[in-house]
Amino acid sequence: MDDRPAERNGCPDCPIEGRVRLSPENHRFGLDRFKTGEIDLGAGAGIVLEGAREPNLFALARGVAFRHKSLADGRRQILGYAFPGDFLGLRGALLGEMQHSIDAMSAVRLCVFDRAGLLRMFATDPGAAYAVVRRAAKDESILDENLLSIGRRTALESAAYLLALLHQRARPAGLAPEGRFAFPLTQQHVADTLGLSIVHINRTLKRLAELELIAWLDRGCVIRDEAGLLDLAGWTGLGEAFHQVG
Amino acid sequence: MDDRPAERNGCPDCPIEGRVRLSPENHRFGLDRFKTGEIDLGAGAGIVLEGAREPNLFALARGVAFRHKSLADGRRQILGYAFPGDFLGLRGALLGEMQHSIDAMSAVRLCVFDRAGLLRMFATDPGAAYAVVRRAAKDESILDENLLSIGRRTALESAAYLLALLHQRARPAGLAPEGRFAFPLTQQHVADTLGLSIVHINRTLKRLAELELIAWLDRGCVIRDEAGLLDLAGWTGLGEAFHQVG
DNA sequence: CGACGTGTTGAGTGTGATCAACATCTGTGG
DNA sequence: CCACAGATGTTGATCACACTCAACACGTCG
Repeated sequence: MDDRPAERNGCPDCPIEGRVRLSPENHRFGLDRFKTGEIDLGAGAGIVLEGAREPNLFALARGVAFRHKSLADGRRQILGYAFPGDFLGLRGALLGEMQHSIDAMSAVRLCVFDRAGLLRMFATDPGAAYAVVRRAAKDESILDENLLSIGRRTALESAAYLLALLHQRARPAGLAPEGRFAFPLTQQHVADTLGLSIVHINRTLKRLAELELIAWLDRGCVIRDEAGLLDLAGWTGLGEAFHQVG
Repeated sequence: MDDRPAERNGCPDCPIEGRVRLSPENHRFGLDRFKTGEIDLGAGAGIVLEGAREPNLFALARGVAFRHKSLADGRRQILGYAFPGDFLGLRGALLGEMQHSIDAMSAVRLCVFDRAGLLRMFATDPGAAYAVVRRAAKDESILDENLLSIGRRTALESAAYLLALLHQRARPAGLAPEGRFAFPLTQQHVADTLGLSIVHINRTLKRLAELELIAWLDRGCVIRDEAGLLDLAGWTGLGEAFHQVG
């Protein structure tokens, strides 16, 4: 397994390739062998719209995005967050239609793979396909914990869980220097993730700050005591395995 | 594509094969080529325990099961339900450890595939692997709607959503003759799925019954007006594509 | 028979929602 | 430079949806 990045088509230091181990051949040519394009978007931009026929699979190369869906009267639920190296819209590529929207939270760079490319990957590089599915399984394992949080944790426990989770995901990506989130997370985001009102979230975050577990700055959060948050939430964290390649 | 079931190793009328299109060769030999065993369990039996190292992938051949996880003090959250043809523990097989428990709700029959078999399937039958992943993606797409329900719908809307969902999943499997669920769903199940107390669920179900949308019998539910439930929940249902093969 | 699981109902409580007002800060246009 | 709108955050007052505690009815099963 030689590693001469100079020989690759492009995408040096790709965060996706850093998390998906490819076959030797694809490692040489890069995951971009299956890539059909690249997109840069500003903060707040919509990436995918609920209900759209979206045959593309995206990989988040830079920035933070979030998936969400809404009821007819506007009540919104945030389903999850994506960090560099995550895939977006795998389900859409597999099933043809997106059942949720995706928005860019910060400025983002997306790599685009079309549906045909995904099929080709399954046929020609089973190892890469397996790795992509494994990666997707990791991302989706968080959904279960979110469900537990919204359903059974109190507002305080739930907020503690979410902020600890975001910290654990942001830190390895370099997006939480000194505990400070490097992306504009608003209290509205937190409220829509936990299924609570923004007023109640404001008071809950204040309590977390009084407990010296976090601090809330303008459009951002500082994690002061992750262990304390985990303890309060009754959660063990993502675990070592989550961040390992493959 | 000949279909001579007599030539197959076993598993006639397998509900999994009915939903996953295999390559001609595997179609002939059956999905059981990758199968390592078969398990029959009674109602209420535990299938997988949270935290267990479970390298097996299961396919539910008969019956109904549910996934759940709990907080330290016993608060329980049901994450989802599995019907015949669904895969269970795909994430566990991919990642090595189960982060949730699975219990049999009725008597069930499980087909067992080990981790190695899954790997072999990726390598030797990309089409089957793609189909399995597609099938899993469909099952998991329900998680998003559950999250929206628990987070943003009122108790009445949420209960209407859940009962409509279960009906839409049970009916094609023949588990809802005349709208009557053929598996023992208790009000405790409903409460733990929606993150509500059992007392409140009891009153909510009573309201749904007064609206003539459902009726509640002993350990079971009768759907009287699915369209009314969907309308109340503000949900369009699973859609045709969900039940299609492939 | 008693124990247990399930379903039902009443009464009192509380977490979290709603309504409302205001403080900042940003960007925009006059 | 100011006026203004919009997004975000903050706080108080009131309300209600859902929780807790409690008791009881009914069935099954040992």
